[in-house]
Formats: sequence, C-alpha cells, structure tokens
Amino acid sequence: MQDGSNSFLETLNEAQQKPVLHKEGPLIVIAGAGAGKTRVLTYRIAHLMASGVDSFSILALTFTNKAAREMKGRIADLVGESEAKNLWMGTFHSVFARILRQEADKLGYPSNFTIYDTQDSDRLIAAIIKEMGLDKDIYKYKQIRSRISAFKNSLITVKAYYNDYDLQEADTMAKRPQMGAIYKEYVERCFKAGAMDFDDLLLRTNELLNRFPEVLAKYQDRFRYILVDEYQDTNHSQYLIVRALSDRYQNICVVGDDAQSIYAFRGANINNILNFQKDYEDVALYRLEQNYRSTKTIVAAANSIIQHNKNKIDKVVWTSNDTGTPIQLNRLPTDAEEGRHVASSIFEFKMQEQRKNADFAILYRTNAQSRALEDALRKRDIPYRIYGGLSFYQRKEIKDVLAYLRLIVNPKDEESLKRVINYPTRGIGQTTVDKLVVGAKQHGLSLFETMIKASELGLSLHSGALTKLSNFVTLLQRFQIENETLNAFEIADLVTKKIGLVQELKKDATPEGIARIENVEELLNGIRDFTEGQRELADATGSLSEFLEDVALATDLDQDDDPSIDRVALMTIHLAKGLEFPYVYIVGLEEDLFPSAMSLNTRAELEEERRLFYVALTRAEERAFLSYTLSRYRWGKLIDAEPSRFIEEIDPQYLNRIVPEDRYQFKPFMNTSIFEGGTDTTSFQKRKYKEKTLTSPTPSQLQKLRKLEQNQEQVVAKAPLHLEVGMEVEHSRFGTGIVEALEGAGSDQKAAINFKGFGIKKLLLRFAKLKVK
DNA sequence: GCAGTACGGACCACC
DNA sequence: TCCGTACTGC
Repeated sequence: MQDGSNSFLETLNEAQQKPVLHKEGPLIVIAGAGAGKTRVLTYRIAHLMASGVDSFSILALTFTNKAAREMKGRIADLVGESEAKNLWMGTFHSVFARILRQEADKLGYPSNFTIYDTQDSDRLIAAIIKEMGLDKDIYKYKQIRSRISAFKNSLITVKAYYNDYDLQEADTMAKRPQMGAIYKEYVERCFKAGAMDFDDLLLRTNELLNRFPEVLAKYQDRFRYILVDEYQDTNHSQYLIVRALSDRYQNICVVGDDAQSIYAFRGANINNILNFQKDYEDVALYRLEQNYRSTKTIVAAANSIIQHNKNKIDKVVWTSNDTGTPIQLNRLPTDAEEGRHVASSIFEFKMQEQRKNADFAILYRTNAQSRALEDALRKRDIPYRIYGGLSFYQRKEIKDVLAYLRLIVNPKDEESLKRVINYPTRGIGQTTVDKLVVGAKQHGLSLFETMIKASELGLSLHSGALTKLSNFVTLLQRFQIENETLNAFEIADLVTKKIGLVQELKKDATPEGIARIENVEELLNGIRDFTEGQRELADATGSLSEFLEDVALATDLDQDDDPSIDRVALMTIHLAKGLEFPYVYIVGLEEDLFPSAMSLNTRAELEEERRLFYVALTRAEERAFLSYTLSRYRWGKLIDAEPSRFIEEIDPQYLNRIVPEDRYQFKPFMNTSIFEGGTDTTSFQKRKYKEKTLTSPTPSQLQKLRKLEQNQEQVVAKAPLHLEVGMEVEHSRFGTGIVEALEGAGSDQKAAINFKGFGIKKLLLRFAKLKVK
C-alpha cells in the first residue's frame, strides 16, 4: 500500500477497530458468533500491510483453504493484488506441508512425500495388524488409528510412548499390549513409504522446529506477524508450532470463540484459548460482542442455550438487528416426514418471500441423516448440494486414478501401490503381494524397490508372476519418465488411457457404473482446470505433485463446483462453522443423535455438543427452524426417538412450538393429498404405523390447506412472464431492475436482474413476482 | 487368481 | 440400509 491511508477502517465499529489497529505484541480477540471475526482478521492484515509490514512476513492460519482464499481476495481488494499474493495463508496442514516439502531432506523425507489420508492410514494399520498376526476384533484398526492420532497430536512419539509407563499400562489394561509395536511399525512404514499422515504434517513440523534451531530461526524471522483464526479449535501440536514461531517477535494474534469450540474429538484443546493470556506476556484482550448476523430472537435464544455450559469465558453477545420471528419447532413422525416437512417449508418460503435456494441451509449432526432430506428435496425439485460426507475424491474410482498419480510422483507410496498393483486386474494376486511385503521387510526396501529387484531377491515367485511384476514396473517407470515433461492433466489423461480404466468400468453397465465413468471424466476435467488455473500463478507449474497436494489437503468445503448454481446447502453442523444463511433448518434434535449417544458420558463432552448446537443456531441470519422426529431409521431399523434435551434449554419465549396435534393431523394429509399423490409405496409403508393416530383435519386446517393448495396451483400454473434482456421490471421487494440475462426455458427459466441497490439477483420466473414496466 | 455371495459392522464430527 | 471383508467354488 503506497499512501498508508486507512479509509477502510471507517467501515468497522469501535470494538473491531481496536484489534485491527493494535500494533506490536500478542493479542487475543474473543469474538461472539457473527461479530465480524473474519472481518477483523482481514482488516488487520490489510492494515499491517498498509502500515508498511512486508506482506511476505505475515502468516495467517485459517480453518479452511476456502476461507483463506476468500480472505486473500478481500485483502487484495483493500491493498492490491500484487501484495496480497505474497501472504502465507491457509490451513495449518497446507501451510506446513509446504514448509515441510522445502525442508524435507532434513527429516530424511523426500520433498515429494505423499500425504496419507485417513483411509490410507486405516488400510496400513489393518495390514500391520494382520501381518503381526493379531486379533482384529481386539485390535480394531479405527481405534488404533485414533489412538495413534491422539499420540501424535500430543507429540508423543514412539520413543516417548515407550518411556511412558502409564500409557503402556493403559494399553495393557485395554488388552492391547501390542499397541506400541503397532505404533512403531506404522511410523516406520509411513517413513519408508515417504508418506506423512495428517497428524505428521503437524508433528513433523514440530520436529523440524525443535531439532533444527537454524530452521526455527529462519521461520521466526520470516513470519514476524502470525494470525490464527478459530484458535479455540487448535490442538496441542498446532499450539506448539504457533508458540515456537511467535516466540521471537511475539506478534501473535489469535481470534476465536470458546463457545464455538467443537473439535475436541480431533485433539482440539479449549485450554489453548482459555490460557492464552498466561502463555504470553502483556497480552491485549479484545472482545467483539455485537452480532451483525442474526435477529435479536436468534441471538437471545443462542445465549440462553450456551448459559447451560459451566466451562466458558463470560461474554454477552448482543445485536441491534430486528427482533425477527420466533424459532419454529416442529415434531414429525419419522425422518422421511421430517425431510418432507423441510422441503415443503423451503418451497413455501421460496415463493412467499422470494428467496433463492442458496438462502437455505439444512444442518444435521451426522452425515447419515442427509439421505431422507435428499429424497424429499429431489421430489420437490429443489436443487441442493451436499457438503462433506463421502467426498468426490474419496470415491473408489477416483482414489484408484489418484493412486496411480501418487505412485508416479512417489514410487515408494506403499498404500497406493497396493491399491493399483492388481487393478485393473493384471494377474498379480494377494499371494504375490504378501511375498513382496515380506521381501520388502527382510531387505529393508520399499515395496516398489522390492518389485524392481523381485527376480534377484529370491522371493519364491513363479516366472509368470515375475513377468507380470516386471511389466507393471515398466509401465510405472514409463509414466514417471513422461511425467517429467507433461503437466498434470496430460499425465492423468495418459494414465487412464493406458491402464484401460474406462474399459474396465464399462463392464458394469448399471447406472452406478456409468456414474463412475462420469466421475473419472469429471476428475480429468478437474485436473485440466487446475492445470490451466495454475498457469496464471507465478510460483506454480501445474505439475502433478501440486495437484495431488491440493487434493490431499482440500477441506470438505473446498470442493470446487459451480457456485453460480443456486442450491440449498446440506451439511453437518461441524462443516457449517463460520458460515451463515438467511434460513437455517436444524434437524434431528433427538436424544442419542443430538446430543450424540457417545457424548453422554462426561460433562465435557455434553458441553461440546451444546456448543455445537450453539454453532448451529447462530448460523441463521433471519429464521431458524428446529425439528425432531418420533422415530427414525438408523442401522436400517426404525428406532424410537425422544426430543433432545437441548430443546428444553432454549428460553421458551423465543420458541414457537407447532402444536403437535396440529402436526399429526395436518401434515400427513397434506403430504398425500397435495404434494405427492400418495403413490410412493415405500414412504407409505413407513407411514402406515401412525395412521391410527390420524383424525380428520379441523375446519381451520382445511381452510389453511386450501389456501396453500390454491397458492401453489396458481404459482405453478402461472405462465412465466415473457422477458427479454434489457427490459425494465419491477419487483415487490427489490424495486426496479434491468434484465441482464436469461437462462433455461419454460417453468425453469431464470433471469438475472440488476436491481438498484440490491445488485444482480437471479430469479426463477415461475416464482418471481415481477411486473414489466 | 478370481468372481460371486454371505455376513457383520457402521453412524459422530474432520484436516 | 449400505459397505467392505471373508469365504467358497471354479
């Protein structure tokens, strides 16, 4: 920034300005939900740059890569793109992966190390348990993995484990005396494979900074200003990295909200934020308590919930926004009905209040709940997008292609090799692989090296098997050579063609099989976009390893897809942290689901669930809807459900309970008679049990129903307005605007209209109450 | 070595 | 309900 002017500060309130203007030394910002936390971070960075701080010396750690990108974009708007480019900004994992690649040799790692995802770790641990001849019912790989993860996040190395009698004793008591041996083998195998798991990215960073003072000094000097978002969700390993890096200049700014700490399960330590003032000297504390996001009702209701927690920093979140409408609480017979209810509600609000799909979010506790909601939305033709769950990159066919690509970049990657060695089938079966694994162990080689030397090592393999292995090695080596000159897309394209993946997938002509082929094509398109996108960046080459790193560290919110498509958002509450929507539906408020059955053992766990509920509710800007069911499909069975205790914890003055009796009579009737015609046999069967309780609608309900019916017929039947680009139109809410673009046809036709004061709005003409002027 | 099928566990959240 | 793994027969 040239002139150092700070005119942009005027858009901040006083409380927000203070941390932005704070000069040197440690500061903590405790920010209530919706109080402009991200804004403060963004402006603080912009202000630092405007006051002459070199953009290269600022490190900002965010919760998702998407958040980092958006923040960078906003900073670029404030102080200029060329400078914003130099900022180090991203998640802990992606920032330190980048640093680890630069310093890998010091740790004995190749710079092109692979990043193992959870699935890779699981497979490796399962293989180790099997190789060690342990009982897999006692040594459950998922439990082992999460224990190893906990060790790593607390910086308990294998050596430290063996020095800690208590830890070993605990594992012996849990009937798992071989825990340490598995841990040791796992760490060694990852190292030999040139692979780091997610926790390693933090653990090895700590190792790097601890073992090499000159490296620590280098990065301390480089990152003179460190900012950490969502500090309440940092784990011990992350905490130590931040401490080490900020130790010299003490220019550390952490931002967070203890009330939104929801990641204890992955090692997040709420004490990091609670103790910050003890960790540094002369800490400045700033509080942001004014909420700009939500209505008074939502803010007050959320406050009333969090009051039930004992362990918290006291703060009073308030807002000068409108009172808004009460939070609606609905009770539904089943999860399918809940889905229908949510879909109907969205449908109604869309037409009554001129809302687009993207104004709505449905939040749930577990990914498994999405199915019933999806079904209902599909039936209503409401476009939606699911975030998280089984992401695109975790699908089998995608992971298969990625395994080849990973193997090209890092041939030592054991998990990838095992994955593709016989896929598509090339006659290298389990027996051969087992022999290779044994051979690799005996000779201290990687699996790939063992394969190359298979004939010399005397692994008692038949000549047929040796030939097949040698062919496979030749294929991979050829890919490696090609990779030196080709970009990510070209190599990926070559690989999928040469291995005959599409032919393989074509064998399955079912819709799922066809979808898999499409997914592979989509992956290739994605790689092409990536390659082209990277070309514009100075320090990137569009290489395969860059692509793979992006994929490995992408968060569930990062998945790119067309943001211009207007869709309802479906996601877990965890993923929704940091986001906001005008209308928020929180579903499945039932005991054992939310709060989760597994969190009922300790107060701490229950309080975390409560914070999760707090996070969910505070996502809503204008309206929030809660619902619970009386029975729900879980584990393929219909399970009785009880309302969540959290419902009772909301101050009733903010709650509008839809009278249960009303719901019972009104809802099923509405579903069968108007919306679906009652032809859906599966849902009919699910509904059957409760028909006993049905009675006829009361006259007032019938009236309501008819009104609804009329509304809908009117709207659906109404011929869409004939519009052309350039026309001036009038809208009941947005006023006058000019039609900028039209897309789609018939009842799906949409218009992009530029409204004075509101900007461009995309409206579905079927619903939009427009008049041509 | 491979394809088909039976079976049992998953569903708590994620980088 | 759906998925991954184990088992069976060729």
